[in-house]
Amino acid sequence: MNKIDIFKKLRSSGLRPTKQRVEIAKFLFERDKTFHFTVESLDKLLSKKTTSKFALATIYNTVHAFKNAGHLSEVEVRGKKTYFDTNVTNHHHFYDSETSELIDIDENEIIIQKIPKAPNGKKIKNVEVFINLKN
Amino acid sequence: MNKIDIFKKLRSSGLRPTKQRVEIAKFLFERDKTFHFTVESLDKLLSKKTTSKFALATIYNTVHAFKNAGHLSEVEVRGKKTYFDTNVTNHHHFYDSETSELIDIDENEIIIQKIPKAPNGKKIKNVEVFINLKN
DNA sequence: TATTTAGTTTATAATGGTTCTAAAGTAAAA
DNA sequence: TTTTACTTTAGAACCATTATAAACTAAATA
Ligand SMILES: [Mn+2]
Ligand SMILES: [Mn+2]
Ligand SMILES: [Zn+2]
Ligand SMILES: [Zn+2]
Repeated sequence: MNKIDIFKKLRSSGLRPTKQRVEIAKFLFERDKTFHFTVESLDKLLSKKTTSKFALATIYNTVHAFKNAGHLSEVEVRGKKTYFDTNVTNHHHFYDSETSELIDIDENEIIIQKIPKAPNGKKIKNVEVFINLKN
Repeated sequence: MNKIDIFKKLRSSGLRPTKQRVEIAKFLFERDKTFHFTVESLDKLLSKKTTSKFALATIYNTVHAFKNAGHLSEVEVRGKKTYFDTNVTNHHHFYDSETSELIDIDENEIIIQKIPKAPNGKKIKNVEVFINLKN
């Protein structure tokens, strides 16, 4: 992902390309594999990688803008912190509670043969499979 | 579930049968269908149902003791509050985000045909399927 | 039953992730 | 340039949850 794409990510999220936001966006989106993170872990990694400083509020605001624009998704993990995901396709997760790490499972790696029908007037929006790991 | 069973729930959770705990236990376990709740919702329902008063800390402590004893389970729901469940079997859920309501799906109502193998030296502990509903 | 001991309830404080605020700073528009 | 709108930041506020410790109660002991 080149610089123009980073600017597009920002613009399409309603964000001006400021120094902090460009660095956050590059850190999140200039990578090949999925990146799962919490705001705390992202903050630590950014501090290590760059010389800039980031107020926590800036990271929260930027990450939420990306999420609202569909450039990040949120993963439900047991615990206090919110986990984000650079993979915004429908997919599933392994979760290793030893290391608190998420591992992607592509949608087509799981096939569900039988599923109940949605109650009363409701429809199924999406199906999430979460596989807890042990040693 | 009769009084003796309620006492067993308490004793097996390491709890003496005090007035507050007996009322909480009866409220949670003397029912036919699954009950999903947060500490806040439980507190409100208890206040309506009984004349006793409950400190929030008592509800938290009692619910956690039941959970640690395996008499309640915790359900992962997007949001800030922790959801508990009187159904402690392996099962799945529908989630209606309109009403913030959980609906049980029995384990055998979902059949998974294909599942990836666990990474490196890990094993699968359990598989949770979460079906989000829409109108 | 009276006394002692261990556990419990409660109000309130502390904690921690997240969100809000408003002042100082910066990008874009005019 | 000058003006305007948006952004960053430190710190306060928020809120679910957990910790604290004093008053209370159940259970054990005598
Ligand atoms: Mn969570
Ligand atoms: Mn949750
Ligand atoms: Zn993922
Ligand atoms: Zn359930």
